[in-house]
Amino acid sequence: MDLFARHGFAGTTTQKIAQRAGVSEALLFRIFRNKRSLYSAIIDLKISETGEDLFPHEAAARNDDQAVFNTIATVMLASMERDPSFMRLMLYSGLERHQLAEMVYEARVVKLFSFLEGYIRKRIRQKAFRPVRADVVARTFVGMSVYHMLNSKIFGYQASRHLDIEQVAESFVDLTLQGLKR
Amino acid sequence: MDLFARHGFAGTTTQKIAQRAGVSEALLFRIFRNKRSLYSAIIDLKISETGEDLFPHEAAARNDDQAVFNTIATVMLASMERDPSFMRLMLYSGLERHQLAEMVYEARVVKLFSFLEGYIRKRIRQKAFRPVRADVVARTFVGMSVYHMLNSKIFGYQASRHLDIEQVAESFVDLTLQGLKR
DNA sequence: TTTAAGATAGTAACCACTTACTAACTTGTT
DNA sequence: AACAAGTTAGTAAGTGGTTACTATCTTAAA
Repeated sequence: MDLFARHGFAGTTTQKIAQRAGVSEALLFRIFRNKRSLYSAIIDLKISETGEDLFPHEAAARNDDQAVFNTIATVMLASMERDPSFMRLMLYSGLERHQLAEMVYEARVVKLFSFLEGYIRKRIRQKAFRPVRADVVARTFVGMSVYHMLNSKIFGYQASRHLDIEQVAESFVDLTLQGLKR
Repeated sequence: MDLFARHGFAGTTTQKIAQRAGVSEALLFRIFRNKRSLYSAIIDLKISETGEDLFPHEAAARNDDQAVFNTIATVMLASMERDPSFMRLMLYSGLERHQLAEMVYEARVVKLFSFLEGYIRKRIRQKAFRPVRADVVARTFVGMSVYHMLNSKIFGYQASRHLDIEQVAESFVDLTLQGLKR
C-alpha cells in the first residue's frame, strides 16, 4: 500500500513489494493472479477500512449549519492529515485511469457531494440560505479541504505556520456560511 | 509531453517517445543526457509557454472585486479546460516528487496566492471586506477552480450538465464575495 | 500421504542507454 | 569554383540490468 501510494502503479515493482513484505515474489503470484489484482485488492481494502460515518446526519436534521459543515471539513482534513497515502493512491489511480478509482469516487465522494447538496437545497427551501447553485457550492466546500491537503501533502506548500486543522476548518466553514447567508 | 501527461514519468518509456516523435531512440539520447532531462525540458517548455498574464493588476487597482476574482477563476478554468495535460503533468510531478514541480509551484501557484492574498488584505484594510484569514481565503478561491477541474478532467465527474465555465466561475466568485462582504 | 505455504532459480520481454556507423550539410582554404 | 575537414542529424543493432511472471523444488503440518 505504501509503495503504490508513494510511486504509483507503474513506479512500483513486484520485487520491491515482495522485499517489503518479507516474502518471495513467487508467493505474491501464488496469492494474486497478477500485479494489477494485487493493486486492486489494496484499493479494495483501503475503501473498506475508511469509516463510513463522515456524514453528520443528526446535525443536518437539527439544521445546525455550523456543525454540518464543520464536521465534514474537520473529518476530511484530519483523515488526510493522519494518512495521506489514501489521497495519493486515489490521485495516482485517477491519473492512471484505473476503474477502481472511479468506484471509490462513485461510492464515497459523489455520495458526500449529494449529501451536502441535499442539505444546502433543504436550507434554501427553508429560506435559511440564499438561492445558490447547491451542487456547485457542495463540491466547492468539499474541494476546500482536498485542495488544502493537496497543497500541503503533495506539493509541500506549508500554509502559514501555527495554523492547525481546526483553524483551517473554521475558516472554510466561516467563509462558506457567510457566503450562503441571506 | 502528451505521453508524460498521460502516463507519468515511470509509465512512459523512451521507446514510445521515440516512436511518437518519429525518430530513433538513439537521437533522443543524443539530444538529452537521459530520460529525466528530456522530462525536465518538457516541463520547462510548458512553463515558459503558459502566459504570465493571469494577474488582473488593473482590476485590482480599481478595486473591482468582481473583475479580480472573475478573471482569475475564468482564466484558470479555461486554460485547464483547453489543455488538461499541464494539470496532469503537475499532479504526476508532485506525486513523483520531481523538483521541477516545486519550481513551477513556487513560480506560478504561490505567486498567485500572494497576489490574491495581498488584494484581500488591502480590501480588508479598506473596510470593504470583513476581517478574514486572507491567506486561507486566497488559497481556497484558487482551489475552487483546481478542484473543479480535478473532478472533471481526472476523475471524470461530470458536474450538472449545461453548466459552462462562465457559470461555474460566477458561482465561485459569488460565493466568495458574499463570504467576504461586511 | 496429502496438502498447503513457502522458496530457488529461472524466463522472455522490456527497460534506459550506448556503440559504431552513415549521409548530409558548413566552412575555411586554395 | 573546388574540395578537404569538420560538424550535425540521423540510424541499426546492440548492452547489461530489470520486469512481471512461472516451473519446480522444499518443508512442515494434518
